[in-house]
Amino acid sequence: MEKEKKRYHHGHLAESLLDAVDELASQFGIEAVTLRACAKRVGVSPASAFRHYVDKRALLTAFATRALHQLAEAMDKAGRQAGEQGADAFHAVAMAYITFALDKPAFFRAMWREETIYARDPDYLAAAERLAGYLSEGFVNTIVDEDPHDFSPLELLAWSSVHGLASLFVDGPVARGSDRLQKLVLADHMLARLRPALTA
Amino acid sequence: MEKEKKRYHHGHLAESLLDAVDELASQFGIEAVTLRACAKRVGVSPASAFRHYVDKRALLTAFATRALHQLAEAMDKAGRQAGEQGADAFHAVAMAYITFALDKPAFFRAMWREETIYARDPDYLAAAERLAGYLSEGFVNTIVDEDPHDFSPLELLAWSSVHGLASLFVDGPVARGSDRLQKLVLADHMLARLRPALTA
DNA sequence: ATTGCGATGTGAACACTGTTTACTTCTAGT
DNA sequence: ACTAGAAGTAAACAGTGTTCACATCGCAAT
Repeated sequence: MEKEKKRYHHGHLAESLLDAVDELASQFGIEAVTLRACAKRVGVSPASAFRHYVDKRALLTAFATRALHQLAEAMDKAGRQAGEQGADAFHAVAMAYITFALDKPAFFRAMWREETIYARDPDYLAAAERLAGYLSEGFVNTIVDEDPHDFSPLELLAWSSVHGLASLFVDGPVARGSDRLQKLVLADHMLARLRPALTA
Repeated sequence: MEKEKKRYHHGHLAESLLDAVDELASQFGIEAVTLRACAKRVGVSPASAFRHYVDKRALLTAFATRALHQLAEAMDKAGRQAGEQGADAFHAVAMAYITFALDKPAFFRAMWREETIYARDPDYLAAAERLAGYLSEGFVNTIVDEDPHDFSPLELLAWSSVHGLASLFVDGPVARGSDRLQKLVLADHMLARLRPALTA
């Protein structure tokens, strides 16, 4: 709520640019996120962005990383909540994953576009691994935790089906006519079918 | 092998442009596919593309559709082959899906980028549905085939896990260091874990 | 307080993109 | 042989990411 006077130095430009990407992506999709539009939104010249990000791609990488952490946060919360209530933790985490994809499709897309981000960026990689961790958390009892880079077939099945459904909802021909709730119900049913495979 | 003299009218420009997209995407990724580069590769002026496609997006849609059909072809072949040999049809079809994604990552990406194609295009939609058909073909006995627009939870589980793994391979942090064969083995193991859920 | 320096923001330019326009060239059907 | 229209072109336009010389500021050392 602070009324910021326009001063020559912005102060938090790096962060503010991420916010701009956030807003533009939410409203108009990732494809509409342009460096110049972000700069204008922040009230700054286009060139200034390059003082904080070497590239447009670097900016998008930072944004993807941030989105990964938001998703991880949601999954963590859902997992803990389920744990406290004695509910199915994996189910909760998976639903959080899918819900995020449905509510923030542009973010979900941005996270996984290797060609538009620097996928080798350490921060990005760390965030992605954190994510994978939360997903396998659901059946941590049945699985021996190995090298986090190595996914067991069961972990892979869990992540793949959840990620796959989210992807098909966001960028595929599945349930295109259905609304949010219907899709969530569909997800719930799919997870129910997955369950026996996870506990076998 | 025909030595084509340069004539004013190209003759098969629409198709040739698709070939150009194919080559550019294969070599440099989807992000590098530019209308002008395609035109130059075909030996034609940039503007000529607009006689055949209303948009760059329309061109990419046509390309995505073509890629979908290529994948469908591979799946069909794999499925029939497995059927003849009494092998597991679903496994064969699923492996074909994943193999395609591994071998033609740029194509796989192009197929599912709703923001860069016209996802409502009837040809595109038809191709996508054909695909879904082949995937559920594997356990067609256990499932009552309903409205093709409606996916049963079991079909969804099947497609999601296969599509999800392919996506994670292509655009995710899974098995990044591994080579093609290792990934295929990983896929095989995952499918083995999925099996009980499909036959339950 | 003044200075000066490094960090941060700017304006103008560059090459490149998709797209439109008025125009040319050729093909196909009479 | 003629011609309507399909197919290709050159030149221009606005918009993109990016660079570079320059302007402005915050801050630490004097």
